[in-house]
Amino acid sequence: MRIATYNVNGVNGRLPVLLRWLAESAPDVVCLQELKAPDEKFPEAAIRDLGYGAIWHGQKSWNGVAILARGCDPVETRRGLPGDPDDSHSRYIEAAIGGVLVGGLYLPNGNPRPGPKFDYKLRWFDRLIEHAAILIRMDAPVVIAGDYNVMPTDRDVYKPERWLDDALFAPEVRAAFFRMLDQGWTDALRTMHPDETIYTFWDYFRNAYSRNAGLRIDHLLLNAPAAKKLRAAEVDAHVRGWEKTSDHAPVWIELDL
DNA sequence: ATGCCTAATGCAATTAGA
Repeated sequence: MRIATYNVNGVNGRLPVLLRWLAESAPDVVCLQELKAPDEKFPEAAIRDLGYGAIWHGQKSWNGVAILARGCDPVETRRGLPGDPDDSHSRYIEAAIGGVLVGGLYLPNGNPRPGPKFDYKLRWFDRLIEHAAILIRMDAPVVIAGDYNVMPTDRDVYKPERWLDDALFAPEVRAAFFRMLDQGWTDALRTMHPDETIYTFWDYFRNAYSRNAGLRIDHLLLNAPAAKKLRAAEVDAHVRGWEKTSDHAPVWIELDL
């Protein structure tokens, strides 16, 4: 089973790119982030025409997450993280697909730091870790995939010294990521490529993609039953070179189930 | 230190992204 995560940066503005990538790579499961569209504007028909069932949690203008499954409908198990009934952002959705539990997330950016947005990011991360503590114990394979908006180590940033005060690289945020890993999660991409410079995002500014001035912020975290079945983890970086593309590239893993 | 670029909203210029 191939499971991908892709921050599309606008699911309607990006529809031709998304459909092209789906047709080309035919992943079994896809977590999408930054739909930037309300529920009623999710392009369900176009996605279904390619053979994908879908669930989504949209929001006007910002955020929004979805899970696609090739040849079946994801069985939704949760939308939104527990722990804050007043949280109005659409940033988490979860479903069971073919015996695997898949969580799709869009963690808050958190800039500027310090400030209320940064505080929200830390609170959201705490709620994720609380929920992940339950998921890590499941006997079934679990994958929590998405845009975590954190570069875990220096190796994941083209120029670490420029990012030290940024909300994506702040010590508190990196610490939260490692607190989550310490529950027993496996960072799939880094595990399969321990020494490589490997990025999932390149800024639209300053020809970042052609200079390979990138960040690794999109992650797939696996519980032990999933990690045991991990066979591959890659970035479809060429998609970042397409016309009218997202600033993120799709990232995927192969599980031998 | 800021803008660079891009999307959404809504029709100009602002907000947000990372």
